[in-house]
Amino acid sequence: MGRSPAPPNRNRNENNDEMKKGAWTSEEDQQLINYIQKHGHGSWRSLPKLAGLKRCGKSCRLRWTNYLRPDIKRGEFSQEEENVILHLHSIIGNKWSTIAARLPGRTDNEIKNYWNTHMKKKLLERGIDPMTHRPRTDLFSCLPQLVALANIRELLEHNQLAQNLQYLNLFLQGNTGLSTLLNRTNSIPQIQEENPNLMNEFPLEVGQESEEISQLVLVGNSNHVTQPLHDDQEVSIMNLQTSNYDHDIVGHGYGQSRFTSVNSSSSSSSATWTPIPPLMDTVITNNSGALESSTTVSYGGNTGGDGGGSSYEWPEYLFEDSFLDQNLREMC
DNA sequence: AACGGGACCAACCGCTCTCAT
DNA sequence: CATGAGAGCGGTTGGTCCCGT
Repeated sequence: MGRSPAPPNRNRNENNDEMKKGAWTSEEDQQLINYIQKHGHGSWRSLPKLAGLKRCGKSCRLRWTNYLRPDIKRGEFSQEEENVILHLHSIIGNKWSTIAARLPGRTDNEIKNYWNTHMKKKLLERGIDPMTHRPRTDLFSCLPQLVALANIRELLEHNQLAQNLQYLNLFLQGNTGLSTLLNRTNSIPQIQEENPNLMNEFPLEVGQESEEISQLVLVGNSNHVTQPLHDDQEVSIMNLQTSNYDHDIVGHGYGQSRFTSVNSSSSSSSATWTPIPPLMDTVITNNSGALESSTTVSYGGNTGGDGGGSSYEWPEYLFEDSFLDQNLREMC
């Protein structure tokens, strides 16, 4: 028993000049299929010679396992398969073969390709880091929000408008997106009437230094606040893409969090932020009823629209308070 | 119709792992 | 235990197709 003697150089194929590369022809495929059906693949190294193929054993193995195997499943990935990939990837990362083992008929190569070309892109569009499965925290992804905050702060410094400060609080509290802020036209008294606890939760007083704006510490997300801004109130936003998104957040995990403000004489700006919103329209809703254990994120355009949108189910933990809280703290 | 750029995916490359000697 | 062959894995490449201009 034991292995056969090694070839002269394992890293160099002795028949390199005759070895064929590139796409497989249907004749080669048939040759490989016929041989394996008759004899099994046995030693991949010796298979090409025995099968009369001018390919290396490795190439034959890949061709068989990724394409010719009879149990290969072809076609679009189902929603369920996507969920499995997403879930497993969030746990084990780029272990494609392990993920493939949980998806009968799918190969590691196919899953890897699907991840890199479809799912990775979807996650990035959702503002989620595909490697960590957490909201992106890199500077680039935060840039629109940072610019917006800087502009708002500058406005407040120039005008010293207490109202604007309150609106900023509302905006941050609501995590509803800049476009919502821009569209508000109601008055502060009305906002206070509809949100009686607001002033208790936001101890900022009229006339306080704008520095405190940068000292806001986010504890979590909050209720969706939809009070519009006065028509004559204008906030400079500098062509932000963020004006395209509005979060409509419904359901568990949201609605109980709040902001607190921290009084500090520190000169360093430490404004913190909500989970980074996606760079395109996003609607987050719960699937009521049948899918209580999962949360669906619909994306890609208007709901009920042109079919360009699709639905996506995300790991439940992405929407749990503990998860959100942890990520928010990491952003601080 | 021609062209360019992006998306997709099969295949390759190089490294690591497993296991027999 | 050390060595090395064979197999497996994950990252990358390159060819093809599609779509917009």
